[in-house]
Amino acid sequence: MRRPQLIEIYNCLCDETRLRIIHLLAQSPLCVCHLQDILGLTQVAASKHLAYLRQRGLVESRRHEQWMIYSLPAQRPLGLDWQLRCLQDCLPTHPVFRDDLRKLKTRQSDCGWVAEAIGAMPAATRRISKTQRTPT
Amino acid sequence: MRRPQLIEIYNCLCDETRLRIIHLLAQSPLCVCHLQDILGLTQVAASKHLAYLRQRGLVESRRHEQWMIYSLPAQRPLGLDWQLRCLQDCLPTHPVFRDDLRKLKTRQSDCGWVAEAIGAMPAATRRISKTQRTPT
DNA sequence: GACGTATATTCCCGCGTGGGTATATTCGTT
DNA sequence: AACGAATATACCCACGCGGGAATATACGTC
Repeated sequence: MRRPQLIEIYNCLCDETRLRIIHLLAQSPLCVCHLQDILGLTQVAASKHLAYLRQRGLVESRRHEQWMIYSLPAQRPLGLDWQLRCLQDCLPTHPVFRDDLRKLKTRQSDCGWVAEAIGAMPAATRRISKTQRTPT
Repeated sequence: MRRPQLIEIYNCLCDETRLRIIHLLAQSPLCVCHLQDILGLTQVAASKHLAYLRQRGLVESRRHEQWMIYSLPAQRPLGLDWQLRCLQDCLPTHPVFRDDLRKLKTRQSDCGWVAEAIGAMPAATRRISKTQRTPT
């Protein structure tokens, strides 16, 4: 995983959609379709922004069956760490970001297996309903 | 002075030249020609970037005789404050920014009157050599 | 192997932006 | 008033980027 320069971090965060993505991933790893859903993005938009962030080392991706799970890197560059603290301090007052977190909560029940998939949870009951797994 | 949104702050800092300007102004108020000199900018480039920062509330300007003195706003928005702390932590290792500070030191003797002009120094000996005031 | 779902990539378009040249403006000196 | 220095603005150009439509790829189910 490459180490982004501070300028690159700023370039990643200076777009609202990407800032919302980072803000969400700071809470929990998510698959693309959950991000699409929460942020109201088209598939292309979500994929492109995630590619942009991935190329610059701000997020990592891991495939789990059909899904790509995106998360913040375990080893966070210094600059990113500062930004995460800043976001925690500055964003709670913004309606957009507050609503994103609310939506995330309502989806998080569906996302247990996501956390598990990347090793954030003990691999316990790995039950995947074969039909209708897409979050809507 | 308008309060910049966090996104705007990121947009200001995601350009290297502007980041260097903010980094320098965090040390001391400066006139345009000093910034030009230290950063090796054309007059237009310096003026444009400063206008960009001014319109978004990240810097303030004040005229002192023929010079425009730029400085960080006295009342710093929360997001900017976080960034200044981040810069202090992240930038010292970068040669470009370290050299900027070095150059700033060599010019700071010329800049006493600048600080004074904006009230940062006691208005003591206000001596301006009538000839050759331009920093080269 | 056919099909559906999830995701990535390619191509096209419109816009904002950084850089440069030229010009305008403001202030101080004479 | 004339001039120079310091700064800002207008105009033009090239480029990166965000958005959309279409297509490609990978995985799972049957």
